[in-house]
Amino acid sequence: MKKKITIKEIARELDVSISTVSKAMSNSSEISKDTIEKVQAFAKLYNYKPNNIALSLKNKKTKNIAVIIPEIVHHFFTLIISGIEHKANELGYNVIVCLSNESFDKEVINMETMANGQIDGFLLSLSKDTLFKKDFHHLREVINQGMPLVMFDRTSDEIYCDKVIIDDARASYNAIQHLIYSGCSRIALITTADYMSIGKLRTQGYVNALYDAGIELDENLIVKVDKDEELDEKVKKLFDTEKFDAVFGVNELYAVVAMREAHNRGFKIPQEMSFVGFSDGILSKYAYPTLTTVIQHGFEMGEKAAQMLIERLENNDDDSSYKTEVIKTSILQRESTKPI
Amino acid sequence: MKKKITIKEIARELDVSISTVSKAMSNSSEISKDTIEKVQAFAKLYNYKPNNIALSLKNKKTKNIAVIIPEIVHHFFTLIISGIEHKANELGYNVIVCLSNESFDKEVINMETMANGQIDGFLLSLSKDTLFKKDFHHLREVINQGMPLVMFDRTSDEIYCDKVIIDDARASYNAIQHLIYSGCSRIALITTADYMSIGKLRTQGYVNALYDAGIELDENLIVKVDKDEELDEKVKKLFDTEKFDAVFGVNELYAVVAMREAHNRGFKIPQEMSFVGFSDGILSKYAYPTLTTVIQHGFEMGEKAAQMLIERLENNDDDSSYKTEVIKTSILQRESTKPI
DNA sequence: AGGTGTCACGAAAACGTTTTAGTGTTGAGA
DNA sequence: TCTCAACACTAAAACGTTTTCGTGACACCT
Repeated sequence: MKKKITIKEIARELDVSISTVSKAMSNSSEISKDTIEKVQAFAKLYNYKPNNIALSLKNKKTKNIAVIIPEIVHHFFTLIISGIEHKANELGYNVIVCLSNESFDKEVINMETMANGQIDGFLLSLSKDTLFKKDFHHLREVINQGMPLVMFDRTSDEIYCDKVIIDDARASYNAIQHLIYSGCSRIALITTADYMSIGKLRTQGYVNALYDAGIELDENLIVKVDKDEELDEKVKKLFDTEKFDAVFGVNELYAVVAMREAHNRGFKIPQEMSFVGFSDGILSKYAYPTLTTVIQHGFEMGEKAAQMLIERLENNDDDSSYKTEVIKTSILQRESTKPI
Repeated sequence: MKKKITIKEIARELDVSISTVSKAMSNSSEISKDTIEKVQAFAKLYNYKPNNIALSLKNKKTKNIAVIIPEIVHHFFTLIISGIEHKANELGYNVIVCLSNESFDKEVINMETMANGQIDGFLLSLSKDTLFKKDFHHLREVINQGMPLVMFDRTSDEIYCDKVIIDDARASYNAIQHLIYSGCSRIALITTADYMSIGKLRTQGYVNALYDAGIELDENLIVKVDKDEELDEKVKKLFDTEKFDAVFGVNELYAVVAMREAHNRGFKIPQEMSFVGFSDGILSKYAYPTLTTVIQHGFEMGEKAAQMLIERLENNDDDSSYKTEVIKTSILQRESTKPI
């Protein structure tokens, strides 16, 4: 077990000073060619690599960024992480992943432990709990300390910082329009509780699309799901009490579960009933029939967020004011809707 | 923007020495009650938190562990990461996630950048590329440097280190047995290329189970899929050329795609044809019909791996030799197989 | 008065690096 | 012979901690 070698040991072995070794390693012009060669050869032989912790302390930057997400067991989030990781690595940064598990407390703890030197900046998507509590003091704190923060997907208007979002209202508008164009007119909506901004915005798009198409809004066709456990029950109730020819789910799970129920009740899909989901995950792709969805381009979102953060880290001319980038969505037509 | 305060500044403000502040913060008995109170009050007021990088440098430990996985967009891996994160946090460690993207080169680069002080130990699942190349020098190197390494799921016999695996052969044996007990006798297998140890082991279990049940092996019923792109085609060919009453897929995707094909060809599931998958992901849960699967307990695997690594980090009495933990699997009976 | 102990604190080293500010030697120019 | 510059190198500070080893002041005992 040969331990890692340090600059100091190289200096001692070669009988030169520490500074000479350091400079030789960076090909400084102050050092003679002979010495440079000698030092670098020795360093290579003993597989010398500078200690990153020491460098971080010296440079006051770690080349690490933290991403705090509510859950990792979600296809959309894994896409985002892949995007973040890809872009960050490309720009020479490492990614530390923290999970808040949708808990406010864990989000705060994560930020506090990370903020003490471990990382140069934050990438954050708010937990449900935080959105519900509307307590953002931990975000203000890190921003005040001068640490850059970029929020993505689940953001808040109360915090001024860079953001990357998708235009949920428009995406949902397009999805509903797609259904209408394909001949549907009584469209049910399965959405989340209102404190989730995405649920709210997507509902907004639904309402607007109906309005613009001259279709009257029927509140009975809107199902709000607070917890995933009550999803099944609420979907069944919808089928029991209402008549409709299409369902739009604000995520792929809602759409797939509804489609399943339609299946069980003998509806022909998409002839008698159409389905559109949100976020193109594995469920949509392999559902039966395959599900038409709004694609959120999570990978691109991750890349963009990482890029914005790193740009801010490297151009410390923080005169530039905060930006909000909107990632475009698109609709992927599959088997669960009638072709237009 | 108030910058983070350091011990040195506290010392200057309060007109005491740096060491006094440091000791006061840790309630040292050397320091008078008065001074302790004064220092701690001041520290709290200015929200002092020790700089973790400085601590890491001093203590020669970072309380960070790296986990290198081939892909994050896989339910099983996200479960593992959740487990790792959960256990690591519980024990006071942070998790740095690196993606190898199934590439040998990226795996090597990840390990090299991490090994220079950033982390205290590695958690690793080998990339396909590495398994194919059988080049493990990067693993030997970190082990030689005295840095603990725990491998999970995709491991190699050529490396001596702690491991956490699932008993793939037995799990697959049990799955086949389940099918046989439920009345199936011509069971097709959809598996991966041989260099993937999991594919090999699961095939092994398949073969053994048939043998023990006195069913003759028919090579034509075994489909090997090299790349996911050729999956559809190979499955169709299987249905075109062979007759069978059950399919076992070595992952959930294979099983679901096969089930879908059966659906399209009008087979009644499970009466005419049964299906079992591997790894309990979202696909299995929401497939139509829902898929009976081998549950791998990824969360537990992650927890176990993290625990083994951290135990080794904290008990530097490395006299204890390497262990291999086997995570039990279980079969979750759903709609795609006949009840036994 | 001299010796001994305790208390409360401070100085300095150490972790591994980079960088600034010297420093000694050599050679050239006046 | 003196001065100056160039060269090749070194010493030391700095990043923010913790910890070891002092040390001065005071009280107590003989």
